[in-house]
Amino acid sequence: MRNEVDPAAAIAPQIYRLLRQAIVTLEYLPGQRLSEQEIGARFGVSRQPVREAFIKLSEAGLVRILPQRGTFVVRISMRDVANARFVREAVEVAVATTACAVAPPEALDRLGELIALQKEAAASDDQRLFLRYDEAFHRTLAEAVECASAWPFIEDVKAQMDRVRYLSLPAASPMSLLIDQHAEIVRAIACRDAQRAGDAMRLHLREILNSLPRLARAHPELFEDDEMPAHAREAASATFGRDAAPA
Amino acid sequence: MRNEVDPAAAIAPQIYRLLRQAIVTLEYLPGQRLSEQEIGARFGVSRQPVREAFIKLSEAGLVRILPQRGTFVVRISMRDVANARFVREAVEVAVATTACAVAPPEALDRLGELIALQKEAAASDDQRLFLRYDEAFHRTLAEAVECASAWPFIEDVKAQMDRVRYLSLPAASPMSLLIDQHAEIVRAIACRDAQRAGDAMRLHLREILNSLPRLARAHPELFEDDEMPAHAREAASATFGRDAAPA
DNA sequence: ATAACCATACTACCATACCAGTTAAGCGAG
DNA sequence: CTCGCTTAACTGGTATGGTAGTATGGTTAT
Repeated sequence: MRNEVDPAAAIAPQIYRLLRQAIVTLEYLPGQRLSEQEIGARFGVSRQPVREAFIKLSEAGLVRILPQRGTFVVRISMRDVANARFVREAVEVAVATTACAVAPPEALDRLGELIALQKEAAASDDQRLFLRYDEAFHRTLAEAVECASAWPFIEDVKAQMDRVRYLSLPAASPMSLLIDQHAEIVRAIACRDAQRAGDAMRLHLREILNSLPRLARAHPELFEDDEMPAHAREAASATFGRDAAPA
Repeated sequence: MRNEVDPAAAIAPQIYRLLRQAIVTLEYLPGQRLSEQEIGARFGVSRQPVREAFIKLSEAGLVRILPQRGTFVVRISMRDVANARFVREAVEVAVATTACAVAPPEALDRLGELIALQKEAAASDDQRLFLRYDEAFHRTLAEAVECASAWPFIEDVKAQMDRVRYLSLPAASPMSLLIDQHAEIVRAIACRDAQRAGDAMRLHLREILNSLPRLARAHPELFEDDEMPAHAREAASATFGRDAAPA
């Protein structure tokens, strides 16, 4: 987060980006207090744009603003992560199935390129780059069905999941598995097989359900003391069997 | 919009609510300029909370902020409405199908009550109340699958559709049709028939595709000069036949 | 008459000042 | 020593001031 802000551009969105990145990468840990004053001083800006960034972070569910008390990074809530995942699955499965009907061939080519780039990133073990291409893949797919204006919406929802994703990076991340899943999605769309494309996307986006309980047990200090809602348990057992995610 | 703000509570969210309502009900027309100064003076508050409300409105896609120029109510974009509808259909169909697996019986009772209230509103021809209960129905359903924390997202997406909905109110609004569709959704969930519940919700949320092109032709001054994306044309023809929404 | 220019009156954005409410430490009474 | 009150040092929310950039209308030069 050493990046400086560009005073020529709008400052508030830059602060938001930087803080979001810092929270998602666990540079700022749950429970940590974020001071408007301190953040503003660090970047050489006033409290006002920092405050606007805080508001956006709170809408994304990454911080909690307590008036006259402080702004704090929230603990990871399995409930919130599961709900965000639910929404994302709903939207992206719809994107995948719709892509079978309307996606132009050029879009499939671009998706193929992104998978190739992702393989390179995996080969050189560059996890940050890997995640960047992962995000680009999903965004490109959304654009392919002319849902570009819906992407910011997905991006907001993704914030909850990204922190978990980053937390799972140091572990043996099955990057090749995710790449295979991306490839399967593209193949299904190329075949114009809506059912298969939707199923592939659904399976892909349910991976996190497998690792989430294990991560929560491994890092209890980072997690809220709550449980996954019924729909998440339902989805997990339907996808990975009744005894999903053992320790 | 004569409601005064409560100075004891946070002002910015109140301003947002009031302005959003004014835009959705077409009290503020597309193209109209919103002045921080003027809005602030009208409600007896300073420019700062008004500015924060503007930012949220711009994120909801209801206004466009042009730095150093002004903030303007955007014209209704068929593309944006269709994309918002796409996202909402995806999420709420998933909610409906999931409800079949996890919704408790009490939730179904509450949904039934809301339908009864909606019938009363329709009988007394109170369209504002009708829309209130309509929103309550969908929110309650989301809560029934423990997706309460996902509702704010749906609410943001809904803003685009609400303006169209309000525009269609003066016309012969088939309130009874919408009530029947709600009832069918509840019946399907009560039967734990996920396929049927999803289909019912899908049909319900696609009604707007039928009226949108007609409204755009009837009120060209309110609409952006754009077209529905491919996924919306696909959905309309799949649901209402190839010649959907004639003049 | 027309086109270029400049002064003016806006705008949004950022910085600063002020306010009310919360917290916590320190002091004094029991 | 312990408990309770006071008070000072925070917080976020709001109000206000300053700055740079944009539209506009009148003026001047062509």
